Amino acid sequence: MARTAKHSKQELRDMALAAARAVIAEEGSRNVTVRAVAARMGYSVGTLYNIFEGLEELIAALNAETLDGLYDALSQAPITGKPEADLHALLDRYLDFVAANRREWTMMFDERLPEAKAPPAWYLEKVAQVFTLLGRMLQPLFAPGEEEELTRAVRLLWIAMHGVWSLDAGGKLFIVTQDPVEKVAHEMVDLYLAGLRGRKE
Amino acid sequence: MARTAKHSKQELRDMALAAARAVIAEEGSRNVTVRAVAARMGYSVGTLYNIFEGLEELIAALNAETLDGLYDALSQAPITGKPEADLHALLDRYLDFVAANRREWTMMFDERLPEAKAPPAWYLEKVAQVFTLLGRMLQPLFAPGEEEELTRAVRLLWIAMHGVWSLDAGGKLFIVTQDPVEKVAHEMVDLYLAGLRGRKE
DNA sequence: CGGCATAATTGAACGATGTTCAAGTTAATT
DNA sequence: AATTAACTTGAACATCGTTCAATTATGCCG
Repeated sequence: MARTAKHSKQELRDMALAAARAVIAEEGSRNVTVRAVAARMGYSVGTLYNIFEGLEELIAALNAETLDGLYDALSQAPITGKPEADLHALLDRYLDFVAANRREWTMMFDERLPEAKAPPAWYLEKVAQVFTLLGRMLQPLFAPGEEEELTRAVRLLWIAMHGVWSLDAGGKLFIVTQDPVEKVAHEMVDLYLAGLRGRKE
Repeated sequence: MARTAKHSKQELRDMALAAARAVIAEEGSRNVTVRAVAARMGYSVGTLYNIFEGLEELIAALNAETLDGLYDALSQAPITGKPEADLHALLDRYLDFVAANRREWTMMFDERLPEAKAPPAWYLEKVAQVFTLLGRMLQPLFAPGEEEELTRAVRLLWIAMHGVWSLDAGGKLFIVTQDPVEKVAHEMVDLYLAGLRGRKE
């Protein structure tokens, strides 16, 4: 029990996140616990507190990686300049990613921890990255100089999509409709695009 | 320590819910704890478990009351036949209610407790109630015989608004935008209505 | 009127949780 | 070789939800 320094701080960080991910996969996100993560990475609870300020920060780091993963998945979507086609293609990637990382994605939104604190800057940047991606696709629908409206439109789309996903993740989408989440999401994009094209009148 | 039977089961239920509400108001929803509620109503933890199956059921009962309150607030909105005006007026009532019951409203969305179970019947009914309300407001936008599209439109609006609700309730809306929830919600309704009107072509 | 079954109520106990920190152990430096 | 500094530990603390044997008052029945 001592300073073996078997692993650097960075290694420990990675080990912890990997361990947390393993816990999520095998026991569910509900069991992502300081003790569970520590045990799985072969260290004690104290070491975890040496790396992270607390469980909250560990989960935040996990969410950061998840967000990076989403961005990687989305950024491979082609941009042809036709918003309809591009958005639907992007949506498919989003749906695939969320389906493949359902538990991790859920963690980003359940707050098992205290009250809302101000998110760190790097977190906001990652979100902004994704928004920029959306913005590039929607650009053809806006005239030069309408950047403000463009960003507002991007945010609304994101929020609306979050409504779809969040109902689905909570198993409550079927209360609203019998349609599968993919269909609902694409309908939402259609209605949204129709709104953008018709907004001038 | 005995069967004083000072209060009927119904009374105890009401006392518990009132106590829980007091805790929410004074200490925040995070402190709605079996012990805190029990202490505040002058009983022991055991008694609470005699009334409710557990904390989850207590919170569910609380949420039921909250949802009733929302419907009461919404159902007073007038229906003039102009969807734009009606929807925005309805939205204002919603926003007022949420502002006045922010902590209670938040509780409906954080599931601090186990996993998704089948939602109770009362929840489905109350959601359907709100759907009907929305449907009446949107009716002027649809020709007779388009009932199918009407209900689909209502669902999409509900889902999109849920995106706003759930992000705001989780304290995560400000990650997406700095605008207040009121502004975002109204913008969402505007875009949605533009989409409905523009879809006819 | 007395005894008894029953229901209501209690609070200690259990196994979790996140978090703290004194103590111990090793590596690096002097 | 001695000292310093960094690392690691795990027991301890205060919570949490939940359980349940024990205790007490009530209403009923003979």
